[in-house]
Amino acid sequence: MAHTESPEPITDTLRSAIAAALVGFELDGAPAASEQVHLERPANVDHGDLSTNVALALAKRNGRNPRELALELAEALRSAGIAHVETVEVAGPGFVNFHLAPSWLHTVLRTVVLAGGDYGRSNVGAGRRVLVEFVSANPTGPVHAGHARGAAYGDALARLLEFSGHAVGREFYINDRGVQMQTFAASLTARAEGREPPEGGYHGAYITDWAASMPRDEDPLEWGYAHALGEQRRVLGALNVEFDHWFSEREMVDTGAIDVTLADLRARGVVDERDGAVWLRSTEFGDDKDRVLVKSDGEYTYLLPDIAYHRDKFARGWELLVDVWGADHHGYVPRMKAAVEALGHDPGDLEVVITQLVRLERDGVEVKISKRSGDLVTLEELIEEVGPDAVRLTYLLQSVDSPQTVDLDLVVSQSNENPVFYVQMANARLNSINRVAAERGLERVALDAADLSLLDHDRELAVLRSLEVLPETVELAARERAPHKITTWVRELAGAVHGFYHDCPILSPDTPEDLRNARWWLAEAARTGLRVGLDILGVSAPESM
RNA sequence: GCCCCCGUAGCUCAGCUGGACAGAGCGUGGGACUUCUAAUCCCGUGGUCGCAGGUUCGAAUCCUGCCGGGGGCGCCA
Repeated sequence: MAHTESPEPITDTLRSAIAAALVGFELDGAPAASEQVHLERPANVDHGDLSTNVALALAKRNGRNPRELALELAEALRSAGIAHVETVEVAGPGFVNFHLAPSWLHTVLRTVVLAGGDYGRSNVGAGRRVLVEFVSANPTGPVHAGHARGAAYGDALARLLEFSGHAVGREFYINDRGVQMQTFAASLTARAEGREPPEGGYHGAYITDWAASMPRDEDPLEWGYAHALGEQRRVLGALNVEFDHWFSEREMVDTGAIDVTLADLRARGVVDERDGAVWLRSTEFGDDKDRVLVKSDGEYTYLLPDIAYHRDKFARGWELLVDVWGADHHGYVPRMKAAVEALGHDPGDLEVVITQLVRLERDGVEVKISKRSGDLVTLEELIEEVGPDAVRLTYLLQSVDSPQTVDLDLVVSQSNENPVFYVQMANARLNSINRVAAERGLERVALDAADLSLLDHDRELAVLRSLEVLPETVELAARERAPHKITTWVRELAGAVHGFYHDCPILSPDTPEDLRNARWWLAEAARTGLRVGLDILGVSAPESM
């Protein structure tokens, strides 16, 4: 059994076999390609390892009894003699269930080990150039616990898309123009002079701290800007988030990009002048009202530079723009999409992911995140207390569609309520096997020399089942822009690993050598799976804890 | 008033293009370490999937309407 090429996934084999079998039935609406055959993994083990509902789906429109059709299909599949398939049964209203021999999972093990860190990598993105813009916090203060959700999400999404064959860029848009900069500077100045910040200014304690370290001869706006930006870059870096490009709004003024954009819109005939202002007729592109681009006092609104920025992104060759915005900006989506379309692009080439708000609690009491009031939980504080891995994983536990409640006491407590330790522990245990083996002078035989057929323990198979599902999980997570699905998968794999570790000793003298080798390779495959999953999330896993 | 997100176990949340008795962690009750890390594992506890209709052979999942929570609807950013 010395073959080093990766075998075809069983799901592909089965889909092809089903599609082929269906050809003989001459059914209306039958899947034209094997990819269209619906396969699922029954929750109930009695229903087999894989199952298809094609008989149910096709019965009605063909005037057939679903169970009969299923029975005939099952018979055809039985006589086809598919590798690893032990039994083909019909159950319920017309499901065709496949019970597979453990050998199918042994091929999974081989596939994982051979692929290593590339297990689950795909080219579904076909090299599409995708620019992910995220965080983009104003340069008027530190990155706080609310921004961190977008930071963890955006970076994980970028990694996920890269792993799925996209050419990805990460960008941070700096709103370094506008009234908030003036307000920020005025607040710094006030604190530096021992006064209260002005009405509507920034009252956070950090303003006082920053003002204290601001040299007298510095321009507060420029110094504050540089300081805020430096802090943001530093803290995001500590979270393992690095941007390819920090894009300055100011630079667009300097380069004339904003005026060029306005001229472009004018040339496209989508701009009006009314009441002394310049308007984008965004209602023609699905917005619910037209939007002002240049105010009657001659100043740009925030919208125009944003449009210029998106125009620039496309001009730089990005094919798909993914913007990650907080829920408080969701009302802005239609006008941005309208603007993109007004510029002659497909509005579908701008995707805006809205991350719902993070609610922070301490002792069950909400902690407000407000830069202006000053009750601020900074990202830096969180990282200092638990480290970047726990912070990232915490934010990546759930869908960004859901409002998230983060209990700071739990995150900070390093208790086993924090899943990061559960996952890292699984990794540490696997690594300890290698470490202890090395101490004892034990060596593992080559993969092709290992008898993987010895792996038939439920715990062993559970690990392999989990690994088997990674490639499709990655594909789904990428398609849905949902990195939290990787988190869920990693937690499941870690659970399987702990069970395996507990019940299937590898280095014990009671474990026969053949079994030891097979399990050892299983541990290796599991280690690989954890590494791949955690890499996508940007979470590291120490070899020991 | 209009728009977006959410409403699943005591708590925090998963649940793929609708599938076969609804899952995890925490909490709670009880067990398991002379053996590769017990930050682990096992057993038990716990749910009218907000409510009401509809589509379907089949709905937590899709559609409609309510109810509840959050966030938006500026010549602010």
